[in-house]
Amino acid sequence: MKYNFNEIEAKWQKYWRENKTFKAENNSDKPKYYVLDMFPYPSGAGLHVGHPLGYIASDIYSRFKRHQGFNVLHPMGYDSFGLPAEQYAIQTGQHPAITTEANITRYREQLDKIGFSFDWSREVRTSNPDYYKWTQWIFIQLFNSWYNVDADRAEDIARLISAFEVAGNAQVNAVCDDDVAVFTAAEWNEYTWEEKQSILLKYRLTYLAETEVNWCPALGTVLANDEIVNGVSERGGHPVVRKKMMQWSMRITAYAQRLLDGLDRLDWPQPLKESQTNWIGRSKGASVKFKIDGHDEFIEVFTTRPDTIFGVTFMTLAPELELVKAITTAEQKEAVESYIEATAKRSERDRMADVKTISGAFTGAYAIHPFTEEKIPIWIGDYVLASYGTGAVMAVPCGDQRDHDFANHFNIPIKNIFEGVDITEEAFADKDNTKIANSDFITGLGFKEATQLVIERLEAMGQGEGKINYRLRDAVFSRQRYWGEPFPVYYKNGIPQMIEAEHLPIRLPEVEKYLPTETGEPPLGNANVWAWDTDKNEVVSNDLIDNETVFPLELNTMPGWAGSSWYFNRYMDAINENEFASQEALNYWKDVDLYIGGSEHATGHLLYSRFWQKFLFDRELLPVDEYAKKLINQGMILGTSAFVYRVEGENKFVSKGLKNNYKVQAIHADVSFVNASDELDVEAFKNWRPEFKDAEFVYEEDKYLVGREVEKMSKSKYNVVNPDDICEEYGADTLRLYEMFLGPLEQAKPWNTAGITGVAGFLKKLWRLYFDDNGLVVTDNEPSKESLKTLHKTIKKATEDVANFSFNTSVSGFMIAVNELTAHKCHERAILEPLAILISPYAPHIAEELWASLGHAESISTAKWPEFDEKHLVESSKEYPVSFNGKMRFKKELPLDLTKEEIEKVIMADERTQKQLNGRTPKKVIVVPGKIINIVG
RNA sequence: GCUCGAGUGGUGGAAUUGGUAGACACGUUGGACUUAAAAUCCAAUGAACAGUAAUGUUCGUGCGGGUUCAAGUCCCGCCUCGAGUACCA
Repeated sequence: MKYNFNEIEAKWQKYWRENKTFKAENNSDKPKYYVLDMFPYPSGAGLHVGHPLGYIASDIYSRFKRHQGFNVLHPMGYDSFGLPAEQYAIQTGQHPAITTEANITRYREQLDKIGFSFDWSREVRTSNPDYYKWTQWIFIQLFNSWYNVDADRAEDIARLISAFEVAGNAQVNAVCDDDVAVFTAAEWNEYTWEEKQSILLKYRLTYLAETEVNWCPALGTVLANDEIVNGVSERGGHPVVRKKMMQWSMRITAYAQRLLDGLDRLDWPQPLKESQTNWIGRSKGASVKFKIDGHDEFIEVFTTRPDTIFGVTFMTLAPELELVKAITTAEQKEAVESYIEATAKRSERDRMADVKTISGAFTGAYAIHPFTEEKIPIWIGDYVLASYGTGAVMAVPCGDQRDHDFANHFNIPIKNIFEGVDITEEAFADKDNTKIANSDFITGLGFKEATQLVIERLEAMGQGEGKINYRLRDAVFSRQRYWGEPFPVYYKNGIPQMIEAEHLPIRLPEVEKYLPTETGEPPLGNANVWAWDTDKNEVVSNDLIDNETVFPLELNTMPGWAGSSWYFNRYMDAINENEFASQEALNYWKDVDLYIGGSEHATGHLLYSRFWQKFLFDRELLPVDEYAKKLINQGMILGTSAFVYRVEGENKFVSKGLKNNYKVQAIHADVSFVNASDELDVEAFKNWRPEFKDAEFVYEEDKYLVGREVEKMSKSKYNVVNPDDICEEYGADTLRLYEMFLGPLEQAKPWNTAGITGVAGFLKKLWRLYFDDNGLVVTDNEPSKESLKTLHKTIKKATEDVANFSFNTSVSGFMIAVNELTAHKCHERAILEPLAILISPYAPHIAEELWASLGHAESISTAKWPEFDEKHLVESSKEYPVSFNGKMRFKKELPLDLTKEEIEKVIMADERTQKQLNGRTPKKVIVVPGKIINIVG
């Protein structure tokens, strides 16, 4: 019987579907295990061989855990809101929902062909109203919460309101906007409803605020940083300006410290944890208030070096700061204004790219040094960022290189406050070797003591305090797009109001155009039926807006990360209509045991989702505050592009080896035209495009050879390899094994089908242990000692390798096992039955077929994992490598029960030893029993 | 610039606590089967030198040092590539 993979794979995929083999139960006596993949965005291009790499690894792990007796949750779904579908809608008018549906269907077909053990009954799609209903619901929970710093957790906003009613806000320790005024209980109770609402908005965990965005007037839309190239829009090349817009933000900064602390408890890759740590960017220092000469305002700065306060010779403010206009003197007005204007025109990219140019302007105003009371000039400069800290720095040119450069450029004095350090050429920033000089009460002290003392004095004066600052900023949550979750928000006198949870979901309205409106409003501004009727509790026509009972709805939609920030919890109870997930399900599954995905999500999805998890935990909606115990990053699979060489100005192509004789252009050829030896199928290439039809080809040794280069796998580079084609030609089991065999899971690696025949051959060889041309050849005979040894060696290796996620080495292990068993002519059931189980997580279709052929009626998927027995591996002798001065010269088989002395005696007596020594007497003989013998001398 | 990761045959890669470098696979070469090809099977295959050969010697894990009986593995100093990040006060 031949191994017919197409037939076998179709058969078992059908079986699994019909028998719901991989459906996970929410009640089970078995221990739970939750294996999660980062869900994909269903793009129009379909899957290529790079996508399934992580899915194959997680599938192997899931299947392994099932063999070990776990109740495994292994779900899949789609992050189905997103820009490409919207872009396509703008171009074609096709509703994004239709495009998305078609893409999902294609993804599903492709995924099914690879034989994944997903529980599809739990599929989620972020663009499905049954799902985004709960995304909207979580948004409402965030709106109705504030962060109590004393309790270090989020609490119901109602508690904050009662606190205000009783004692005002002076005693409240909350994370909130900076500009909250102090009020008493009496004042609070006197405020109008609107006043109360606008104060509460400064405390809510999601809030409206003016945020700077990249606005492109010509496109009428906001652009992401990577949609801007050289200060103009990538599409169309229109100018982009920075503009303030009222947008929803998430108060993620309230969780900065907990997000940082939580990392210690997570088994995540170190580089990923580090990038989150850097992103959060905690720094310890002090905030210092400087009085401004002749003004009532203060300049508040954050500094990590309070010990250098006597080295301050100027202040620098970010040009965007409101304060700048207020303090600028008449003489400096013109210079300052033109500088501010120039800065506004420069995009953040420009400012970033151009670090060398030093620019700034003097405001004419002076700050007063808190200790010396000296007058310090106040400058503005675009090296100070409005969005970090307070947007102001106390400039210490002797201790900070940027301040040093700025001072030199504008001839501002530099004061040296370090003992024994020359600062004429560059600043001295070494905290550890600092000894402060010329600094009044801290002269002679080191960094630590001086810092401590300065903070104490500032606190006593009411002009500063110790402070911890974070780089992390609150996350903007509004998008001026169509294809995203609508906010459950309407506006009453400009005050945002949440729609009651029972009326969710608020469905995306139909629009005629997916572009922004002519007045520059987001696409939802095109909807005619987009108003909220507070009597009927439904979405009604805009004509009915009276601002009495019918109000306009929010026009922005939520960003891509909204739906992906909690989907892993939804999988636990995916079709619950009454809750985002039941407490029973949440308490049973609790968290993800293994999460596999790309490292590109390190500071986006993986940070936001931890934030939401902690928030929902605080509000007692979830049992744990970190959702993924272990995370693994899979490496990218790269494409191997193929190039042909066209002689410039001619329709003539020369083979790779001849290209240096001509002036040629390299042109991408589709990799499907090229075989494993880099030979081009010239006919196929000619038929590819009309302009190649009559091309001339110059061969070397009767062949046309292409050049190869490793690049990112992409449609535009014609190096995409489709998994369907591989499944068709070699089978899904071969694809799965080969993707694992390519190398370590975490490493990036080029895709090259050259080696796939080796894996395909392995499966054929495996099959032949069970079948010959006439049928099953498995016997119930006693297996040989050698075969038992092979089996148990393989059990050990397979079990260890899966535990270490070293799937490439386990595949080699299987190859070795099959090679050995073939050599032993092994056909015994006692060997072949456990072998099928070992291989089943990797090549599940063939394993099911072999299992069924051995007479089992049940699927192999829950068969018990074979147990390793040491006794089959016990050896009585060892072939010792014998080294001379560390170089292995020969081997000698010796019994393992010999003592060191006995081994030495036998080895010294060996004639090969004497030959090596050539008459010399060894200085030393090292014997490590069971390992090695080394003779020195 | 900073942070992290990685450099091993023609190729993908393996190597436990420092203990036989190159497992496994591809490719290549030779052979068997075949009218032929494909498929399959068998053998050889890090490099250099010597030898008809068995075999032997030397070199060899990015580079230069060091520790050790023994280093791909540990330590010090570099180089190259990749990823992330960026005027963070």
